[in-house]
Amino acid sequence: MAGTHDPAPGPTPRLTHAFFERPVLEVAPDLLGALVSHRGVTIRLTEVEAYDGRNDPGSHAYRGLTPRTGVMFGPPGGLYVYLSYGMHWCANLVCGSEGTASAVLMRAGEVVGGIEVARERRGGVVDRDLARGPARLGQALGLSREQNGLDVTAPDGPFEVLAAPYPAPAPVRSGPRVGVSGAGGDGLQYPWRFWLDGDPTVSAYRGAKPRRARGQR
DNA sequence: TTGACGATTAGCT
DNA sequence: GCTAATCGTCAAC
Repeated sequence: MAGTHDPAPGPTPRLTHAFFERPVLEVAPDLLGALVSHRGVTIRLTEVEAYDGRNDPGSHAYRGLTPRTGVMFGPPGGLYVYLSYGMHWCANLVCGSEGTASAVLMRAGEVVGGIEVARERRGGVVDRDLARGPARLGQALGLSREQNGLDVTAPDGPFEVLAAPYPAPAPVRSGPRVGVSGAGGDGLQYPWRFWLDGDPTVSAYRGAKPRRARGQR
């Protein structure tokens, strides 16, 4: 296939505790182009979303500390994995100082390593769709509840996050988040989604779901 | 204990 | 474009 993005010429360093300890709005755009690697698959991030714990109605941590959100309140560099809609595993990287409960959702990326493993996990979809969308990305990486709470800055940890091997080839853009109730519906706007402009693996924008009440009709 | 909902995706009209 | 699938989490009773 056309190699629009050649692999890094050499190894890149694993991102550190200090990297993730900064404010989430600084960390999120810096994660674009970074490489995440787990169980034989490496993905270059092309789209992320920031969530600001307590101040953010769209965040799982908005209502405070619960058994599920405990990882978000922990130290930066933690991996917060949650189940969406009862069937999809999605992953966040905890940011900011401990207790802030802010995190960056990894929304989409391009598989740059272990593509055959990713194809097997994703069931033969076209390569562009291997990690286009948060749940697809999680599936391509082979994530599940077991990875919740991992420290991605641990030198020998199973989940790696490596610095971008080269400057982003496309400009970083930002805009409203996807599918978050409250981000638009009630007038609140958070331009906290970041992506690489024009990248084919970036998911299509959709506003918050206007679902009508179920069990009614 | 119960009921409602969700940071989604796939499939059908 | 619209809806079902599917189950963990959380708030309320």
